[in-house]
Amino acid sequence: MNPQNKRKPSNEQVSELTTNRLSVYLRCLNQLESAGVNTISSQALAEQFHLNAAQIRKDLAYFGEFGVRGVGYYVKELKRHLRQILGLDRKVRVAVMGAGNLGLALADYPGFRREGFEIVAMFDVADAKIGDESRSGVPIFDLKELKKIVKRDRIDIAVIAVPAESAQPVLEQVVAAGIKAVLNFSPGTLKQPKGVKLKSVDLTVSLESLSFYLAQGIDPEE
Amino acid sequence: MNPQNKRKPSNEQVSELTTNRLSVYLRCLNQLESAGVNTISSQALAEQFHLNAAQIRKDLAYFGEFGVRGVGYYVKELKRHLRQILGLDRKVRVAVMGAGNLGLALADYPGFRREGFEIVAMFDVADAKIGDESRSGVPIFDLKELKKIVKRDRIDIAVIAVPAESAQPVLEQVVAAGIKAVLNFSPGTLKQPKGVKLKSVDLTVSLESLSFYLAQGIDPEE
DNA sequence: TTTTGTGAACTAGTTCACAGCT
DNA sequence: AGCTGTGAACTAGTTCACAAAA
Repeated sequence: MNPQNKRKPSNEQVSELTTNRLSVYLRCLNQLESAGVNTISSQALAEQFHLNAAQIRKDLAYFGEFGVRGVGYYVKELKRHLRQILGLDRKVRVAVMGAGNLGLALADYPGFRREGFEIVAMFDVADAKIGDESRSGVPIFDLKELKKIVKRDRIDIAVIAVPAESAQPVLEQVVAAGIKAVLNFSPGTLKQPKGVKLKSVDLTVSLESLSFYLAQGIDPEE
Repeated sequence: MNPQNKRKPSNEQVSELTTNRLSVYLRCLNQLESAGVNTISSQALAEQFHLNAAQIRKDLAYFGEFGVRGVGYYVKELKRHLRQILGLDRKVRVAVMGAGNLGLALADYPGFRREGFEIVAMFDVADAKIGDESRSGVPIFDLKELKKIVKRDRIDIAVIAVPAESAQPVLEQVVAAGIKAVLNFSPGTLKQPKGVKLKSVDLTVSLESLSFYLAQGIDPEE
């Protein structure tokens, strides 16, 4: 009905599972575009990438009527819509907190740069690291300069890759500096600051979940 | 009723959300133990770590009757049970596929070692890297030796940290080498091999999900 | 009295199945 | 004919609320 300015009904909350899938769809479309495909049905998309057709349609329909009945979706057009929905139609600036092994690896991670993200700064407290830069040239600043650099470089997202015990204070400094979205790699529970989106990737939990599978899966019975 | 040999009813499937939480509970218990706490109620545990008391009880009750009514759970005892359920009562051996920035960072990640995991090998195809080792001393082998080393070192879990385009073939080699649990960091959809537990952490999807929040959250209306 | 373990109620998320558009 | 968009049906996951145990 309302053609494609449907948008999020503003108060209603989109599930994280849905937004994660939008991101997956975008990547699929990138591949299809490279392969020279112009148009794709939810059915074909689902088969090719092991997804569910009804779910694709429902996810997309939530944001507008992007498809054409009898045809499917125009790859380029849908890609444009998804990029806009995901906020990737502008540069998104990212800072990495912690210039340790993991922080440096994340700062140089090629996957981030590809889709419009720009890693503009790293922060650490170790004098030896400050002033230095990552292999790909991301400068390492003193954590004390956080507020200033966040303002200056208009940083949108912070990635936390500091030791567990510093995670909570660093999160608080990041929030105090005005950052509204945080991706945390430190293990352990962080207090969810309000008005801020906090997403955590817990490597230990992931590995232990696999270990559980092995422990349970092996013996048929005993 | 059935005291604590309840175990998983063998056919029934434990949700991944549950196993992830078990891992979180274990970490909480570690902290409590260090703090010298002997006994904890689901209520107190929930409050202290921002969890839900009913959910804690339900998760635990699924594996046995670990609590004592009127008292709560004995920290040491519950910890022991959780470690056993998660298969952490023995050493779990891990290999990292790909000795790039991310692979090296993961191989040296201190969080893995802490809870019984042992990173025993890395694999790569670049001659320059083979024979070398990570900062903390994890040796880098030729990918061709995978099968041999997996057997020799009885490797349980593989972590995939190779470029996106190699992820699928590497996964297949890992599975062919007899590994039954894989943690994948490469972006993109992988074919789920059967009989193998595959868990993916997609850094790009995580960041894009945050970008979505920023894109939607900002303008009150327009 | 305190707190577990658990059915029942509820909430969220997925899939089905089909009306309606092209 | 083909495929979307979507209500309805279903499935999974969470929270409530209370009987039973210590």
